[in-house]
Amino acid sequence: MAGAKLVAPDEGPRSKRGAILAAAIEYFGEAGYEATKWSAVAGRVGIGQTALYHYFESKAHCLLTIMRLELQRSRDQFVEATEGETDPVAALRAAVRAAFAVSEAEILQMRILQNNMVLLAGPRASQREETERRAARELVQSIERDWTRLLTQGMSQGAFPVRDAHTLALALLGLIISVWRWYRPTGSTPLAEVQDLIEGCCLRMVTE
Amino acid sequence: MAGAKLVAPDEGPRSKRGAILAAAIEYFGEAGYEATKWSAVAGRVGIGQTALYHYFESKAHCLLTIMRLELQRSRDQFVEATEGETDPVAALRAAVRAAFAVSEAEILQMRILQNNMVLLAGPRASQREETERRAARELVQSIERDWTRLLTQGMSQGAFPVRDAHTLALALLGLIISVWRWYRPTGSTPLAEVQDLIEGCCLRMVTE
DNA sequence: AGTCAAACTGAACTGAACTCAGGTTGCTAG
DNA sequence: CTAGCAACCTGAGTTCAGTTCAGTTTGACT
Repeated sequence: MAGAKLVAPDEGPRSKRGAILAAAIEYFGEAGYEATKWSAVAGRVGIGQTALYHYFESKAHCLLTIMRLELQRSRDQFVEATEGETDPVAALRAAVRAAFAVSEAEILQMRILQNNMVLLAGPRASQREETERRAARELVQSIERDWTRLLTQGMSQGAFPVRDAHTLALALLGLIISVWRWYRPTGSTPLAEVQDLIEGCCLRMVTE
Repeated sequence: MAGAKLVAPDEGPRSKRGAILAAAIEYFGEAGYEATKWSAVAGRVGIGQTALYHYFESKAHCLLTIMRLELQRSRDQFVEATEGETDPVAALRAAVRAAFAVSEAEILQMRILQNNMVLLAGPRASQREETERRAARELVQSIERDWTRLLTQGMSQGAFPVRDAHTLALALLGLIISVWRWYRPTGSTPLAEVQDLIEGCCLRMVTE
């Protein structure tokens, strides 16, 4: 009874699921999904390659799980940042800032998400993969709906000029997410600066 | 001696290189690079799998070639659209419009490019792959420079407020390119409409 | 009608993802 | 304490897409 698990819903005490996810995020994020050998993840965790299959049905299943987790976090953060915010401009600002309030590991996860979005398109052969894929797809759609709603409300309140809210939402999301393709913590532009620039861009795109 | 080859520089008369590229673009674009079997491309062209290796060193080599060709076309179109344009606002408009003046096959190529950009990051093992990768990488950088220059000129002429031109260029490119992730010719929003919306966004991002 | 390079092929190889048939570990109940 | 059992793990073997090999066919041009 009791004690909420921070890591995951149904993990035994000696489960290495979290460690595998962490290692996979590092490898998939740094080297890319295709470029990293599944066995390298096992090596990093300190188990044999076949032990991975105790936790994930396949390499793709692990990737899809990482993507779904990041989408979930991303959406929760949006909701938390914007809920109770009645002023559309303030809500938009908060949403953009929330999108950039990320840890280093989450930057990697956003990159992984970005680079492997194509996986969400086609159906998967195995059951558990397909379940994760569906969940991820629905999260994507609900995130798109969240942003669209934010815009629609602003437009109907007269805070934003009326435009195609859905397409504009996709544009905003595309702009924000595109940052994770090139941004590196070691790069010359600090994230705070990027955030300010993007935030300004988003506001000018929507208002004006 | 005569007759400029439209397809490629050094192709024999019975070469199937063009047909392979066309088939690969279709498959990689529709189903995704990983999801398409290299042998399926051979099947479509009507040759055995091993014949592919007469034209490309590997599946990845073919992909990199497709990406490089698209980057080349994309850059050429930018240059052609903006050269001689002295007004920065008009130049920006022309650049965005050029980015959306694409055929159906080119839409697929943009999608392929977008979905496999990660391949350009790490070095390739084989010689010819690495050559294509380098060429593609340099095209990416020169496209980024082109956009940055467009912005810098506009800023120094006072047509655009002064901002970090390079980061802003990356943002513009990210916004424009992100369209190819979700846009489908069969979708509900016609490309012309998307173009207008994105063009407006780009202008508001940069001017104002 | 012979030559040569371009174009092609079937059979074999490779390596990373994955399966199988069990073995080990450590918590829990009796 | 020890028996049971579920979670956890492993080495050996399988699969399959991509690739290499060792040649064979094709056709343009002498």
